[in-house]
Amino acid sequence: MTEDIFSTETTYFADVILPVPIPRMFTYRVPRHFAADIKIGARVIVQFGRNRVVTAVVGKIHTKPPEKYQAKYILELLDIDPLITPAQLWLFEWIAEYYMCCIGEVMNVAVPSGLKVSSQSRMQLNPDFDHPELLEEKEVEFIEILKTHTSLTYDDAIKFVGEKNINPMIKSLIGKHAIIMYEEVKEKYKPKIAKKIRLKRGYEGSEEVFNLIDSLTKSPKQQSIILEYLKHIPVNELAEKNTHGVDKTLFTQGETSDSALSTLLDKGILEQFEVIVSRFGDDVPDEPLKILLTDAQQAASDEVLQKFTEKDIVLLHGITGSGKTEIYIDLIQKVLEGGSQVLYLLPEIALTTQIVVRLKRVFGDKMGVYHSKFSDNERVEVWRGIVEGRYQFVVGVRSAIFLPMDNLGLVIIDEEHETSYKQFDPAPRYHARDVGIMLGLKQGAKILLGSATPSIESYYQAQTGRYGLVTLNKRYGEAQLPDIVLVDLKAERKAKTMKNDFSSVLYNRIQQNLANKEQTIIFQNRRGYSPYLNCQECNWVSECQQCAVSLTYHMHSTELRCHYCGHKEEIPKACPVCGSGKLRTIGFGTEKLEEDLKAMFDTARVIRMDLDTTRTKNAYQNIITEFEQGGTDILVGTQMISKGLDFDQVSLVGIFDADRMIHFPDFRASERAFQMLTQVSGRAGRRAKKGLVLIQTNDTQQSLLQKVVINDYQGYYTHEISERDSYFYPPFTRIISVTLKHEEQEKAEKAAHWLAEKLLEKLGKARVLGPEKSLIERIRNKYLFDIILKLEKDKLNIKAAKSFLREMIDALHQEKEHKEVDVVVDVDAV
DNA sequence: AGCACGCCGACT
DNA sequence: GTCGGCGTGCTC
Repeated sequence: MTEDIFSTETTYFADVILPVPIPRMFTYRVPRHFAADIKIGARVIVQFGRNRVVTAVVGKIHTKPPEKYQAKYILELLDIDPLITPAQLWLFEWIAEYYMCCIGEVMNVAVPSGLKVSSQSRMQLNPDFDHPELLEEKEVEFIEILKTHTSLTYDDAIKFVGEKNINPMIKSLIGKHAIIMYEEVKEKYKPKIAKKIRLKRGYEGSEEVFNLIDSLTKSPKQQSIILEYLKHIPVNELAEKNTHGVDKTLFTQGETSDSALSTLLDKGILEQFEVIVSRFGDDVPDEPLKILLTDAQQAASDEVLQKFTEKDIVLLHGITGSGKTEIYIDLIQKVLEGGSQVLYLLPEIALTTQIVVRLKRVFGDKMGVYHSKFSDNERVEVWRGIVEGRYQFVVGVRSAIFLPMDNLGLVIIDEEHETSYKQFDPAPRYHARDVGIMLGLKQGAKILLGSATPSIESYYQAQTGRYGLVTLNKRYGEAQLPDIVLVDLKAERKAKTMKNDFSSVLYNRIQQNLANKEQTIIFQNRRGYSPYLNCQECNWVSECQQCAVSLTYHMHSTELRCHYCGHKEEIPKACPVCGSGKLRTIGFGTEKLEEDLKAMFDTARVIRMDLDTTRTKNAYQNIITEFEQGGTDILVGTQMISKGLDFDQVSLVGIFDADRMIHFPDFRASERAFQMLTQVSGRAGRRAKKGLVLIQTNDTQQSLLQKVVINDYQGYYTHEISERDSYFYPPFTRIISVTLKHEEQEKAEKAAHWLAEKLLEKLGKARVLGPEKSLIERIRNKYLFDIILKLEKDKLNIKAAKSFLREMIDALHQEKEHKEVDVVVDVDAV
C-alpha cells in the first residue's frame, strides 16, 4: 500500500476472527501506522466489549466503513508475517461451514493458546491522588494494601480484601481517581531457558587453564570442577568451544560441591549464562535406522504409489501385524525426498514413545511430534518449527491437522476407522480423517488411509472406485494370525465351572500362560469395579443425582463415580433407603477383573490400563513400557489397549462382554464391535508363535462373532453395507444429530418437537427421526432430546439442508418459550 | 462465551 | 433502604 500525500489517504478496515462463538467477523479500523504492514492471517490485539482485550486473526482487509456503528481501532499488530497461512484460513472456514460452527471456535482449537495473548486487568495506585478525605473506611484499608504492591490483579484484590464482590468498591475508587486500571497484555509463550556455565574471558587459552588448575591445588573441589569442565570442552579447542559452555546441571546434579561452584563463579573464573533451548531435545540419532521392507510390504508400497497415479486417496487395508508402519515410512521418505511435507495422523493412544522413537531414528530432527499431552509451550515450538521449515514431517494426533503446513505431498491417516478422530464435546465437532482428506486434497497432496478394520464409509469408497484399494493379507515376518475361539458362557454357567467372571477355559489358559512365562491381555471395555451398587433388600441402585445413569463403584479410589458428569460420592456403608447393609456390586469393570486375577493367580503380576490409571502425562507410557519389558504378566484394560500397540510376548487375549458391544442400541454398534474385537485379537501372537484369543459370549452362534473368528472382513462388510443401504444410514446418507438441552424436561421436549416439526415440513418424514429422549436422557441436570437427520448424499443439496437447519434453529431461539433451550449440532456424528 | 445492565427478594 | 440474585442482550 503506497502512500500518496496528495490524495486523501485511504482508511482501511479489517474484519477479524475473534475467539468467541459468534458466527460472524467483527470490523475494526486499521491505524494508519501499520496499515502498510497488516495482512490477512496476522494476529492483532483488539478490545472487545468494555473490558476485554483479545487476540484476533485478520480475516479480511477492505475500505468499506461500517454503516451502523463506529469501528474501534486495532490496538496492536502482532505479526508482520501472518501466523495463519491462507491455506489454513481456508480450512478453518471450511470446517466452520461443514460442521456448522463458528470460525472463532475453530480458531480456538487450532491456534495453541500460547500464541494467543492474554489480558488481565490490573490496578495500581494513582500517584496523583491527593484527596484521601473522600475515601470510606474500607477503601482506606484497601489503598493501604495497594501501597505495598506495584499493582494487583482482580483476583489478588479479592484475596486481600477477603470479599467476593469488590466490584462496587473498585468502581468507587476509580470514580474518585484513587486508583488506575490498565490492561496488561502479554504473550503466554515462554521459551525454555537452560542455565549454562563457561570459563570467563581471559581463561580460555590452554596455558591460562593450566595455570588456573595449578593455582587451585589447595582447593581440590574447585580444581575438580575445572577438570570436569575440560572433560567436556577439549583443551585444544577451548577458545572456540568455550562460548557454548556446558549445562549447569552437570555440576549441580553430580557429586560436585555446590559451594565450590559458587566460589568459582564469585571469583569470576567461571560465569553463568542462559540460552533458549528447544523443549524437544532435538537429538539427532547416532545411527539412522534403515528400514527394510519385506517383499509383501514392498509390493504394497509400490502398489500404493501406483494407485496414487490414478487416485488421490488410497485405502491400505492391512491386517493387524502386517507392518503398515514400514510402508508408511517408505512412502514418507519418498515424499520428503521430493521436497514436500508429510502429515502423519495417529489416534492419541497409538502415538506412543515406541513409534516416536522409531520414526525419530529414521527421520531425525526433520520430524516434529504433536501430542495432546504436550504443554502449550511445546505446541508453539512445533508450530514455529514448521513455519521456520525445520520440520518437514509431523506425526501427530487429531488436532495436528491445524498445523501450518502448506506444501503437503502426503497425508497419512493411520487407524482411519478410529472414532476418536471425531471430536464431539466442544465445537468444532470435526472428524480429523475427513478434514485431513480435505486439507490434503486442497494442497494437491495424496492421502493414505490405513486400517486393519476400515470404516464402512472408507471401504465403500474403495469398493466404488473413488479411493484406490491396497490389501495386505500377510502378517509381518513369520507371525501368524491368532486362533480365535468363542467360549460358551451359558454352558459354563450351567456346568458351574465359572470362576468369578472367568470361564474355566480362559482360567486354565491364563494359568498355562503364566507357567510358560508368556503374557496375557484381558480386555473389558468398562472401567471401574462395577457399574452399580445394588441393595439386596430393597433393590435400591446407586444413581447420579444429576444424570440418568448409575454411579460406578470404584474400589481403588473408594468412591462412587458418575462417568458422565464426573460427580463423586462416598460409598454408603448401608443402603440409603432401607438401611440394610446388604449392598452388592452388579456387573464388572477392569478394576474387578484386576482384583479377581490377583486373587486367583497370586504370583501373577497384574497391571490395569484404563482412563483411571492413565490420567497423568507419563502414566500411560509407563504402563506400556513395563508390560513391554516383561515386568507384568497380565494387562487388564479397556479399549485403550486395542489401539496399535505391538507386544511381542502376548500369546493370549481374553475378551469379556463382547455381547454388550454387539447389542448396543446404535447403528454403528456392529461396526464398532467388529473393529474392536478384531483389533484386540490382533494384539495376540506377534512373533513366530501363534496366539490364542478367547471371546466369552452367551451366544456362540452370533453371526458377527462368527465372522470375527474367521477374520472375515469381507463377509462382515457385505452384510453391514446392505443393512446401511436398507435403513438409509451412512455411507448412503449423512447423519446430522441435533440435541436439545434444558433443565426442565418439558421445555427441552417441546422445543425439540417444535424444531422437528419445522424440519419435517420441508425435509419430509424419511429424513427426520425423532425427537426422542437421548440414550442418556439427563446429563448434568439437563434433559436431552435428539433429532436425527438422515440426508442422502446424491439426491439432496446438503449445504442447503444445513443452512435450512441453521435458520430453523435461529427461528427456534426467536420463540420466547424456546429461547433458553441449548441446541447442539453434530455433523457426521459417530 | 463473557460481561454489564437491570429488575425483584432478604438483610444491615 | 441496600446487597446481590441471575435473566437478557450485546459485543465491531
